[in-house]
Amino acid sequence: MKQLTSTSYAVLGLISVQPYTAYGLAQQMKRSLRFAWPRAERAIYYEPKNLLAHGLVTAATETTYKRRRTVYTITPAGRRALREWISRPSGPPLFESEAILRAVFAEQGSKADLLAAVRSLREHAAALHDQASVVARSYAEGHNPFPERLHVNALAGRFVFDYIAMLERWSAWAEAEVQRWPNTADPSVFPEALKVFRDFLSPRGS
Amino acid sequence: MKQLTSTSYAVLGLISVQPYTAYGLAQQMKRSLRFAWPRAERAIYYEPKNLLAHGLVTAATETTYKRRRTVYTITPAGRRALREWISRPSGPPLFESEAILRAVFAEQGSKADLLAAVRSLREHAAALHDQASVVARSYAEGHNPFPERLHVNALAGRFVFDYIAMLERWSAWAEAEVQRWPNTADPSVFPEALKVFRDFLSPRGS
DNA sequence: GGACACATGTAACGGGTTACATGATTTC
DNA sequence: GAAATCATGTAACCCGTTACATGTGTCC
Repeated sequence: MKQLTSTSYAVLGLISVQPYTAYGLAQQMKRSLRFAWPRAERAIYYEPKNLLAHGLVTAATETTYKRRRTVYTITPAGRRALREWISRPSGPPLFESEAILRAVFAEQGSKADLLAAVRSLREHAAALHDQASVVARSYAEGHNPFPERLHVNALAGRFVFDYIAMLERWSAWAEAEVQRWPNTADPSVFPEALKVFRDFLSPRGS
Repeated sequence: MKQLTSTSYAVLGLISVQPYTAYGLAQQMKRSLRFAWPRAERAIYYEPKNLLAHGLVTAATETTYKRRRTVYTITPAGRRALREWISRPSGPPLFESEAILRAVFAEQGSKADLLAAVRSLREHAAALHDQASVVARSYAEGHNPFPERLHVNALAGRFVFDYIAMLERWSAWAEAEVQRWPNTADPSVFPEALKVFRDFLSPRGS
């Protein structure tokens, strides 16, 4: 019986909406929660068992269709625990990117290397866009299995969409910018550099 | 002698710019690299020793001012290794946020809980803003110890600034939005919800 | 004389990842 | 009959974190 982590509560949150099998939980984490709480599929399978040990869910092994499937359902204690977790203070957001890290030291590599790093981020952003589009389309078309959750999904959804748009905007800009550079070693390739810092200190627009 | 990680190369990148002590490396990671590659201070201290074991840096123990300090300098093999790492493909960007995770399940908690989560993100964004401002100001005021790196710092810097601005924009919007909600359980508090998904699918502006 | 910056070190562990394996059922 | 989906399980391990300890030099 291990300690409960944020991942445990993410899974418990899903089960609070409806009963799930471990497989269903893994799918759902992959489909939607991965944008704000990405975890390897394997990690999800540990959680329902641990929730069970804590008494926050019950397990029912059905054998319908000749295939055994264990369905987890939230208990009253589970709802209380979830509520208590929601009221706890949240840790800081986490962001990291190997592509940006490479960009920081780009003057040690070739222009092709830098372009590859930027394009990699652009492609990862495009992949996120595609995955989010699938979810967004199902909502936009009215295929919403949980209409009572539309408002919170839209609230968090807007964050995800803004995040993805930011990745796309920067990487498109950076790719065009670097394409104009003859090399990575000469700082004069980017005469507008100082403006980047000034703009952050006194932003216009928005 | 452990394997080299992206964190190792981040540290090696810093040493490629100028020789550093372990303490100096930890400061620099905290000051600038933390935005794209956040690591606990303690983790930084392991890296130079490992780089030394790999022959990518040399260590010189000075005892100036009666205080012993070990200064690490990059070797030719270190420069080659760094260059090789820069040319490798980059992994996907990583984002996670407990606050957003709580927002997803907000209907299980109170309005105060949701507001607290949103505000927490807003405060973390403000803290990032402050830290980035210190760096941006030093550039804008011309205190740049490495003018030959201005272009790459501006390129990556713009990403960081965009990221922080995105966090601030969303959390300010979400706070104002949720403040209007009488509770978290009723989806009709947010009649514009569907528009969020439609806007992502067919964005206007930008 | 106390606080703070400088400069490391040790210990424990834990959350999560990758890699791999298995088998049954449904679909083309 | 093959491929994809459904539905788990085992093993190894590693990167990184938290917590704590220690001492010197500088500044007010």
